[in-house]
Parts: sequence; C-alpha cells; structure tokens
Amino acid sequence: MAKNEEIAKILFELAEMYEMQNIPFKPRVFERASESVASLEDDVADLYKEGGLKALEGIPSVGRGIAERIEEYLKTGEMKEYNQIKKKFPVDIAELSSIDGVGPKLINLLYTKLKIRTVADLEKAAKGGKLRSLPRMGAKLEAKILKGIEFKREGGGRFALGEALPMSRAIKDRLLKITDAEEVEVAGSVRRMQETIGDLDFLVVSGNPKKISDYFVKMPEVAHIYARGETKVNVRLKSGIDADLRIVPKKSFGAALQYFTGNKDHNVEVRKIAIKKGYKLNEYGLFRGKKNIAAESEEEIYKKLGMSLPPPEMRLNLGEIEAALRQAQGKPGGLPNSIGYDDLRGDLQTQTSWTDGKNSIEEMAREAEKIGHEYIAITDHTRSLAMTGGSDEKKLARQAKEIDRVNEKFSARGGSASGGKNIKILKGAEVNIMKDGSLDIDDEALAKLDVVGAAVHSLFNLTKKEQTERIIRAMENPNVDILFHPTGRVINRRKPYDVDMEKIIKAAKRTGTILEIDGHPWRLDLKDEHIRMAREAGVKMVIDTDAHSTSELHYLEYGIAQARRAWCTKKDIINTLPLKEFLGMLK
DNA sequence: GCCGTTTTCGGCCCGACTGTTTTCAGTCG
Repeated sequence: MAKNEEIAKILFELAEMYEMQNIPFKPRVFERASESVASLEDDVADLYKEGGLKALEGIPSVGRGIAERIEEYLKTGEMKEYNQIKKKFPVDIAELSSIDGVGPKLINLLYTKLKIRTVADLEKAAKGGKLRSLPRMGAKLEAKILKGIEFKREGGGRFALGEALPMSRAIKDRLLKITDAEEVEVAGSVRRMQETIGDLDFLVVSGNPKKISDYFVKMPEVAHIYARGETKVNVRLKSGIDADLRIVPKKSFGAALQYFTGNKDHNVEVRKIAIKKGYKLNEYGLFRGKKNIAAESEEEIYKKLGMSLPPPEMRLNLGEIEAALRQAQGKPGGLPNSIGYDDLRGDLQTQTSWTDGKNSIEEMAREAEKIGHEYIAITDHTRSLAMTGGSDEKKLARQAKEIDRVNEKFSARGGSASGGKNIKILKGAEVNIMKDGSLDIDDEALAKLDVVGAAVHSLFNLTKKEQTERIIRAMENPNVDILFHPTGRVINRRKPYDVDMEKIIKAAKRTGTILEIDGHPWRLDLKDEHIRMAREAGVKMVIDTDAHSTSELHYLEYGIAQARRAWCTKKDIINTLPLKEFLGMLK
C-alpha cells in the first residue's frame, strides 16, 4: 500500500473511533483529512521531505495536529495514538464500515458485545442469528447486513463514466415517458461527468411521487431495494451499481438539482455561504427564516448567494466557489468561459481497418462529417505494434494514396452531404516510442504526414526517470506534433506508467508539443488534474476520441468533460480552430 | 481538530429513511 493510502486509512479509522466515543467535530475533521490525503497527487513522504511539517499543513483539512501525526508516522512507521486505541479496540474498522448499513456505533456494539473484529466474524454472527440479541437490533437488520456483505463481495466499486452515462441516459429516457414525470435529470457525479461513478442519481419533478417510485423499483434492472420512502428511493441495479431517486415538487427543482449535483465539499461550502448571509439552503430551496426565496432554478440560488453559476463539471470545491463569487462581483479571476460540447472541429486520433480499427478510412471520414467535423486525422498504429499490423514507411505511403483518393472523391461531390464544406482527411500516424525515445518510423516518412502522434505502448514498468526521459526525447523530435495518451492508464484495468508529469509539461512547452486529452472513456488521459497543470503552464492540448470504429467517434463528450472540469476554454484546445489555423499550431 | 469577508476564538451542512422503538438513534448521501 502506498504511503498515502496507509495514512488515509489510519486517519479514517481514527475518525470512526472518535465517532464511536461521541467526540464532537473531530470525526468530520479526520474524515476530511483522510479524503484529502487519499486524493493527493503527490506522495506525502516526498512532500514532507521537501517542505517538512509546513508542507503537510498545506494539505487541505490538515492542520498542525494532524500534520504532526503524519510526521510521526513517516518517521517511525507508527502513530502512538492510533496504536493505543487499536490495542483496546483491535477491529478492522475500515473493512467493516465499508459494508452498507454498518457505521461506527454498530462496530462498537459488535465488538463490545460479540467480539466481532472482521467482516468474516460479522457474517458468521449474522448467519448464526446472534445479532438480534443486541439492543436495537432485529432479524431485519441481520438480513440487511448479510445483503451488504454479499454486495460488497460482488465487487460493485466505481464504474467508468463510459458505462454509467449510457445506463443513466437509458433510465432517464424511460422515466421521461411516465406521464406524471414533468422533468427528469441525472444529477450527482454523472452530471459532473466525473471519470468514475459510484452511483446514479435521478431527480424527478412530479406531483405524483408514488407513481414514479413504483415505476422505479419495478424497473427490470433493479436487483434490490435498500430503502423506499415518500420522496426517496435507493436501489441496487443488476449491473452492480447503486441508483438513487429523489422526487421533488416543481417549485423545488433548482434547489434539488443544486443539492444533488455538487460533490460534498462543494455543497458544504455553498451552504456555509448561505448561513453567513443569514439563509439556510437545502434541497427544497434557499430560505430566509421560513420564507423560500429561491428554489426553481440553480442560477437564481447561486445569484442570491452572490455567485455566478458554476458548470456542473466544476462543482468540486477546487476554487470554483471563490471564482463564482469574484465573477458575480465583477472582479477579475472569475469562472472560465468553459469549452462547450459543440466546440471541436476535428478528431485527431482515429484508427481504421488498415490496422486494428473496424472501419475504412472513407467510413470514418463520413461519420466524422456527420458529427460536423471539418477534419479528421487518420492515425493508424505503426510497425512495432505488430499485433495490430502496424504500418511501416511503405504502408504509410500506400495509405497516403488512399487518403488522397478519398479526399478527391469528396471534393468531386462539391460540398458535403449535410450541405457544409467537405471534410478534410489528414494523414497521420500513432508512432511508437521505443525504449530509448526513438520512434519506429523514420523521420523522412514522418515529415510527409500532416499530424504525428507519438505514444508509449511497451515497457510500462520503466523507472520514473527512464520513462520520463524516454518520452521527452520523443517530444524533442521535430516531427512529433502530439503526445498521445500521456500516462497510458486504462481506467479500472491498468495503472498509469510512472512518469513525471511536471517534466513532461515543461518539455511540451519547450518543444511546442501538443498534449492529448484522449477522450476514449476507458482512457481519459490526460486526466483532469494534469490538464489543469498543462493549462496553467500554457501548454496547448487537443481533445480526440482514439476511435477504433465509427461509433467511437462520438466519444468526444467524455474528453470535453475532462477539459471542462480542468477549467479549459476554447483557446486551450487547438482542435477548436479551423483547419488552417490548427495546422499552423503544429510543429 | 480545522479554519478565517465572524481571522487566533467560536463556530462547525442538512434532511430522508429504517428498524426498532413508543420518540429516536444510526446511517447515508
């Protein structure tokens, strides 16, 4: 376990243990600190090495007290306070509390009365009917806990947006068909377009909540109903993901949407602003005393709080609240004018049946044209990716002829089918970066291409230094325009290779290399934090699909969402430019 | 214990649902 995860786990368990003892406020603080450490990009140990205690205090929600605890752990490998409590209470708290319905109070009870320490102990006790003897416990809770253990074992976990978004859109479309459903929105992390999704949140406006919830719990994909009330339903779907439904009256729609869209941090901060102004904010509206002063739209709620409306993708409490306040006051440093979902003019990474893609060059180009693109680069794999039938110099030359042929065929039509200008097919390649940073296609052949993307497809386990140097050397090649999927990760399947992103970004700036935001839902690479770093460094990027078939050309929204979450505007993303200007930005 | 347009003290987000209770604690998001 990486150091950050170890520390995050200890802080989390401490939070739970304070909660068991009914200590006020400390549980929330330790929980926040735990989340903060877990989501840290840098290694805590490195942070401490470079900046000492002060650097640790720079971590959000970590103050002097927790910084000293972390320091102790880094120095000695232990944390005294934790050891002491753990000695008295030798329980796998993190594991137990990951079971749905099991919290700190119950964990305490389970250990004190039944000496339950692990999930295995708990399962045995529940199956043996031992839990119902405890105060405030009964057969139903026993069954609920067993169900929780079963669900956890089945995996569940987080789904890629690429899985969750289609699922939630399908359900949304069906909910919309119910006559009493006036409005249906997907909220939560799906609306924020987060790269992975924990559960699906549906919001329905209706004067007939019962009809909506009846329909919802009877949907064929529902595997289990956790809870079902007047206005709120929680279920597990057969696919393994949980789905929540809230039904609100029309006049509360904006408040509910606001409430269920931001992440926890964002919402807590916004509600604090409400309190400071003497209001109270909940899912039914913004209240002054008993009077509901804003509830129908998100915009009016934020406006009453003195804020501009932050796009859903940005509602993560990563500076957007301050920016929204500044913008509403007309001060500099407001929200960015985010790149829109219709702003791209071309795709820059596509594979065809010349290598491992499913469709021909012409088919891909026609589909791209339907999407509304002005250009598409064909970037089939190259020689050393033998399993794909990667191109060598000769094959690239043959492919160039085919591209010329299709381009000519299109111009002979005189305008595209949709009435616009003809799409222009660009000659490209996704060349492999070899171990030493050289490329598997010679420079002369690369120079003939319009767009050259370079990518790592081998030796994922090099040291950070070797991997970084190898990639930078490739970026220094004057023919390399774009660095494709810079970290190589595949969501939930393959970790990114170890690479120093700060150095890559500096090299991109120095060499004029464009960084790719690969919008393929399994890749999403660069990820949002790195996009933000690149943008702040003034490095230009492209958003493309890495499509291997015509249907995958529609993946652009995933990449755009990443860029929006990283505060990008059109000017950060060069394939928002018309063809000529776009080409002018390449080396 | 953390944090600051209440800035070194005094606050700390808010409500729904469940199961077991006769009024609410625990859990969750």
